[in-house]
Amino acid sequence: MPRTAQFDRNDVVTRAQSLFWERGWAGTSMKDIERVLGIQPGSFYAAFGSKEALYAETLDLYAARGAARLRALADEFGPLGALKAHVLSFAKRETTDHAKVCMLVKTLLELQGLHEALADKAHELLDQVEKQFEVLFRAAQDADEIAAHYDPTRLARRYQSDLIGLRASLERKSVDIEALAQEIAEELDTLAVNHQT
Amino acid sequence: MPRTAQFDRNDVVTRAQSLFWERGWAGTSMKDIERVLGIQPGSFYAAFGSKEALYAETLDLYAARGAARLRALADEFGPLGALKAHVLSFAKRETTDHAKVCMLVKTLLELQGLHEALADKAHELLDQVEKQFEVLFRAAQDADEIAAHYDPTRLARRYQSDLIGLRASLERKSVDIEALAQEIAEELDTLAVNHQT
DNA sequence: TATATACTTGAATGATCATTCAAAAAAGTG
DNA sequence: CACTTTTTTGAATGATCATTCAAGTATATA
Repeated sequence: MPRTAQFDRNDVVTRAQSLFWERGWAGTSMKDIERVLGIQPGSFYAAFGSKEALYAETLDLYAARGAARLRALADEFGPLGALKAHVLSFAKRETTDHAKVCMLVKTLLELQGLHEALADKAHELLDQVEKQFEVLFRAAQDADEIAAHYDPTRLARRYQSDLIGLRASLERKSVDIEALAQEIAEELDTLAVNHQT
Repeated sequence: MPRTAQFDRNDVVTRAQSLFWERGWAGTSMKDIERVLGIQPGSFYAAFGSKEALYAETLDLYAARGAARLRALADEFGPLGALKAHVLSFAKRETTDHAKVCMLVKTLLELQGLHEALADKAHELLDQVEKQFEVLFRAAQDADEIAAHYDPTRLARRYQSDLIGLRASLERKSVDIEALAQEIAEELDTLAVNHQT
């Protein structure tokens, strides 16, 4: 009986995610959203409820895609190889769609203290990402790729911090991102069982 | 002949800097500024010209204070000691006024693509900071504190990235910042002339 | 083909945004 | 004490903000 929706929700959320990622929460107006998504106010609010609800949905999408990408790398290269490949995947400016500052970090920095609901969501998702890193470090130990005496929790914390620094540096001009990524990736080799300096 | 100004400009800019640092560009309204600085629109625009001009002034103040703090550390601890102390100075949440994400990075992430003038200013100041790091690394080499074969430009770039990651992590709950800072600081020891793993 | 049930349109809403400006107030100088 | 110069006050401005809603439109089923 009903009239069917005119747009593909997945496609719309994906485009919204790019928009929010690039321009931030305050930098993206409802007018921007209407223009880029090709949806008018009434339809938008019927479908998504609010700007906040859409933003939350894009955060989930962002995190899910990141997790999937990392899982794919683990399948292809094994745990340590995936961690290295993941770092290097941010090395090329412009070429990859994800080679920008982490959207979760950007959200945290903008909305902490201003919009607790969205900031808390970013917190949770960042913690989940770190858990995934920790699992990979542990798997790398089980596979004897890195020495057993390291604490996977510490390694994941440091890896996350390094990645945040690297990806924030992507927003800077005048930084040789490839060299920086290479350096961080190589440091993972020093964790190997039989590494010598 | 003239009436004298009612407020101390230095004090006002300092308070504005804290405000912008904490709440960001879009998150700080003129009403916030009027309330916190105790100045009304007419006075404000007579004294500062625009919200943008005040923000630019706070960026300069922020950078100048950061540079001064690092110089003081160098006087006290020498080049390598300063670089280590600088990292560790961010270890304690809340206790130090500067223990937050770098204001220049936060500015860059928020305003890149939205407000090029301010974003470019943040770029420039970040480059200056990195130069200061580079000078310290070079001095550390001259003082035989770190091995001569390292490239100070590379070291400064990596150090800056590490610091950005560390300081962004200060905004996260559930991260042991002291442990992270300790780890990054200790890594500087591995650059020593006679270091062994 | 009629009807029920959604979705879409787009003007209107009231809040808040940064900024302006004319009038009032203050203070150093003659 | 008067005059000149500057600062301060605060209401007004017009733009833009997210959101609402009544009216119109399309479609799947009966």
